[in-house]
Amino acid sequence: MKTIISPVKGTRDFYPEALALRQWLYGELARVSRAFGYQEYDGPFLEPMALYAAKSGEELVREQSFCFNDRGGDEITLRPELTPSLARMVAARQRQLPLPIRWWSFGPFWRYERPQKGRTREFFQWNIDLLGVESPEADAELAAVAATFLRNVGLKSSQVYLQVNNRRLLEAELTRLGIAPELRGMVFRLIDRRDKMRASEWEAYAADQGLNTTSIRGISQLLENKDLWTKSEELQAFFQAVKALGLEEYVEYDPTIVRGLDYYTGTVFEARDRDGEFRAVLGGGRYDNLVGDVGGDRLPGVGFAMGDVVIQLVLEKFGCLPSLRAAPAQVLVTTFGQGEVGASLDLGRRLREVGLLVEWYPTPDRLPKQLKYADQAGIRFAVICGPDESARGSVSLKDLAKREQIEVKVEVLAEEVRRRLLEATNA
RNA sequence: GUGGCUGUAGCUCAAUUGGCAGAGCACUGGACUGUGGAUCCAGUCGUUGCGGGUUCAAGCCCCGUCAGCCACCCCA
Repeated sequence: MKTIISPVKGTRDFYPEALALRQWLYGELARVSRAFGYQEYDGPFLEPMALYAAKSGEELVREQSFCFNDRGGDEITLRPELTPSLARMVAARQRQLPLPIRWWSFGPFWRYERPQKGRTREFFQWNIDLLGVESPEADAELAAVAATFLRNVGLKSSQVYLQVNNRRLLEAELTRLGIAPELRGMVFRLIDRRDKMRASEWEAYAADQGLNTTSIRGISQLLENKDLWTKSEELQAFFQAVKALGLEEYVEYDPTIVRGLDYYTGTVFEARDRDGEFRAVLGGGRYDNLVGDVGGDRLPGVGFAMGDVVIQLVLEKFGCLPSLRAAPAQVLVTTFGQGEVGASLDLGRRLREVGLLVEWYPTPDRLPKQLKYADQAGIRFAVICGPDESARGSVSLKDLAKREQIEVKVEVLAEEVRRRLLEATNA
C-alpha cells in the first residue's frame, strides 16, 4: 500500500458533496444576513499577533492560535476570530462610515487545539455584527438574526434555543454578594463550568479558587434563579423586543451563560440543542469598548459567531440536512469510437456556445459504460453520435430521466437540449 | 498539555480459549458486439498502521511508536 501524505491535523478535505453543503450553509446565512440589512465584508486571514493580545482572552492567543514569525521577523497569527479585525477596520474609517454599521462575513479561521467532536483546527465561521447602537433592541436584533437562521434551516424551538444572560446584571449581583471586582474573571469561569460538574465537586472547586462559603452559596442561588432577569431593565427591554420580533419561543434567560471571551460587556448569548448533546452552535454578545481598544473612538457593538462544524452536527441530528450533490453537467457528449472523437468535441462546443454545462466523455469506451457514467453522475442528457447518425448529419439525444431518445439534426441539437432542459426544470 | 478508546481489502465491518485472514458494498469482465438504474455468473482486491517481544503458532497477548476518534482544558 502506498502511503498518502495525511492532511494537517484538524483540517478537513472538502469533497464536492461536502463543499456543496458548505455552500448551502453559506446561502442560508447570507439570506438571513441580507434580510436584516447586513452587508458582506471580510478581513485578512493573516493578522499581527498584537491585534489579539489586548482583548481576545489570554489563552486564545497565547496557546490556541497558529503563530509564526514571517521572513522579516514580524509576529503573524492565522486569525482565530474576526471581531478584532472588524474593530480595527471600523476604527480606521470611523469618521467615514455611516452608522449604524451592519456587517456579516463567512470565512476560514484557525485555532491550535486538540480536535474532537464539533471542533476542528481549521473551521469556517459566520460572523455578524451591529455597531453604533447601544440598546437592548440592538441586542435583540442579533438574537433574532440567529433565531431566524435556525428557523429557516428547519430547526424547531423544541430542538434548539438561545440562552441569554447579561454581564452587567451578573456583575451587579456579584457586587451585592460582596465579591471583589478583581475576582470577576475567575467567578465567570467558575459559573461557566457549573453545569459540567456535580454540585459538591463544583463547590469544592470554588472553595479551591479562594471563595468563602457565603459567596459560594450566594452564587449558587444566583444560578438557580430563573427570574433574575426581571431585575435588569436591559434584559426586560431585550425580551420585549424579541417578542415583538416574533421569536420568543427560541430565546430564554439562562443565568449560567457568561461566555469565555473577555471583551463582552453586556448581554451575552449562545445557542445549543436542548438535549445539550453538542457544544454551543453559536455564541456572541455586546462589546462596547472594542473599537476604542484598537485605537478608535468608543463605539458600542453587538454580534455573534457561528462555526460550521457544530451546526452541521445539529442539522444532521434533527434531519435538517438537505440532500445535496455536487452540481453535475447537464449534457454528456459520448465518444462512440476513435474516429468520432473530433465530432464529439465539436458537438460539445456547440452545446457550450448556448450556455449549457457540457461534459465530454474522453475515451471510446463501450456505450453502456458511458451511459452508466452519465447516470451515476446525475447528468440528464446524453448525446450519441455514431456512424449511423453521422451519415445522416444528425445525432441521437437521450433523456436519461425519461428514458427517451430522439434523433435530431446537428444544427438544432443545442436548441433542442436547451428547450428540453427548460421543460424538465419547470415540470 | 493530560487521560480513555480504536487501528483488518478502495469503503463498512467479521474472524470463538492465540490455530488456514473472511463477508457485504464498490470495482472489472461476461450473460447483452450501438444504449444507463434490475438480476445472475465470474474475477481482482491484504506488509491485519508501523517497529520490536512472548509463543510450536499472534489480527488477537506484552512493550514502544504513529494516526484517528472521544473527554478534560478552552471555545465556533
